[in-house]
Amino acid sequence: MPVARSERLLTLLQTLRRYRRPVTGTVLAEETGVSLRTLYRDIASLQAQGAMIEGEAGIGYVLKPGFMLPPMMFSEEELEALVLGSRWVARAAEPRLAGAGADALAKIAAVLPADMRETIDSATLFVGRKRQDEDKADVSAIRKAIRLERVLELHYGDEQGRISRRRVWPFALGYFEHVRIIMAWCELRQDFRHFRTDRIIDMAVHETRYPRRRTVLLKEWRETQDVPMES
Amino acid sequence: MPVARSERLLTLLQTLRRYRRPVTGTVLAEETGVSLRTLYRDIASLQAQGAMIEGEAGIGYVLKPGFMLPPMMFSEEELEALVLGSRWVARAAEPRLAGAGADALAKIAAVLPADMRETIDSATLFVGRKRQDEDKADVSAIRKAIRLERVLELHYGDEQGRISRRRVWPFALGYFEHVRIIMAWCELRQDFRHFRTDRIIDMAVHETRYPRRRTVLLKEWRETQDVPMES
DNA sequence: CGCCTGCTGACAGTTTATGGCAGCAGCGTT
DNA sequence: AACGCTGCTGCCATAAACTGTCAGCAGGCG
Repeated sequence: MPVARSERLLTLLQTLRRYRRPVTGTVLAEETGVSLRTLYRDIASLQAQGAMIEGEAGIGYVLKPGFMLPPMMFSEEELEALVLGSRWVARAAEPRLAGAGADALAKIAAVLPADMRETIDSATLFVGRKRQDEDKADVSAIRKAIRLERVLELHYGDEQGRISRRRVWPFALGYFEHVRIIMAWCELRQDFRHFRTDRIIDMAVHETRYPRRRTVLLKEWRETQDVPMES
Repeated sequence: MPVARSERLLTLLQTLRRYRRPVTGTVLAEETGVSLRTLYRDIASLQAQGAMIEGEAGIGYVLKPGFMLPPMMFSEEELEALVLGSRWVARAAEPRLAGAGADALAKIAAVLPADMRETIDSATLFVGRKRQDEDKADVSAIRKAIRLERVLELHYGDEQGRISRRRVWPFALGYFEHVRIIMAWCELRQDFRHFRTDRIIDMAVHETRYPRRRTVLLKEWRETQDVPMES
């Protein structure tokens, strides 16, 4: 069977993903159960197939930013869902992510059978107000701050036009109709507050990591809500 | 290089996708430039890897509903977009598609690095009214009707509670906040009309194909709109 | 019944993959 | 500068796989 080698390459890729720091070829060879010489050949194969693997003498191997998904079976329905979702992202998310959604869509479309591609093109509409890209704030940076549990300093104007500066602990980004909302713990008010991204005048991500876990904050916030929200 | 065989299998898959009707092994063997015996082995390989290929004696081979996407490179951002999109679908689309979105999400999550998986789990919320699954209508059937350009017979109650029966030519499905809307040409009014899926009392998809092209209807409808809508 | 087609087994020839060995080059530390 | 670690490449013999040809059986269709 030809499965042996392909599977090994996949394992290799996954192993490289697991490690964040450089890994030596020897380690990888052991993990995939193969000789060092063959490992070098495998790496070469993966690189030839487009994987962004960087090797440096004296250091080891690192998988660069791109991710290669292993071949996956998607049912027709799942594909439809992926396509619909990507189109929504392309329309509703902030410009950077929206662009990524469009790119992903293009990649998927490229491998779709012709008749399905046509369907995808035009059978669905997203009606309603378009995303406001008037956000002065960099929503991608906010996502990153959430992911890394960083303190966020906001220069914010509320609905009454009052301007304030505050330090908050962002733990989630919410999509509400056509606006995006940061869920956060506010140091000023000592309570949960939410902030529309389009009302942010200016912001800065601190290097400081806030002292609570993002997931815990989310859980506590959920308990303060009357209406249960789904993730 | 090990590319030879893998590439051939991919070609085989794509070829099978191209054909709608059963294809004989001989033809496939010629197209992939390989002997008949090897083709049988290739088919067996693909089946072993999960491809739903059906062969019937005296008929030929057909690729069943599942689609196998070739390996693809997604950037971190594109992955984020795919995940966000899938989560939106899982929440906002009709039950059947929503389930497919959740399934796709699970498949993607399975190959993601651990730290990214955690982020994906909980950093995004979809606030607002949840999808109404009170649709009596089968939205999947509506999608299919649009795709196949079938006449749809609606038993519909409008906002004033007036109930009507009409034959329409559906050409697009729109997402408007939390409701879904069918865009269609109404035979009764001889004009474009839209119908909320949650107001459909009953419906039937006719075997008849309506006499216009879906894409043309969409184009004409767009021209009647004051506000340009994006696809 | 005969034809077309899918499917499997066996065998030999060819190709490919693998591992061990040797050697060169780049990086960091001593 | 010297040393160790590591990536990288070439060569070669062996093992594994892939492939084509030939043969035969079984199932749909006319």
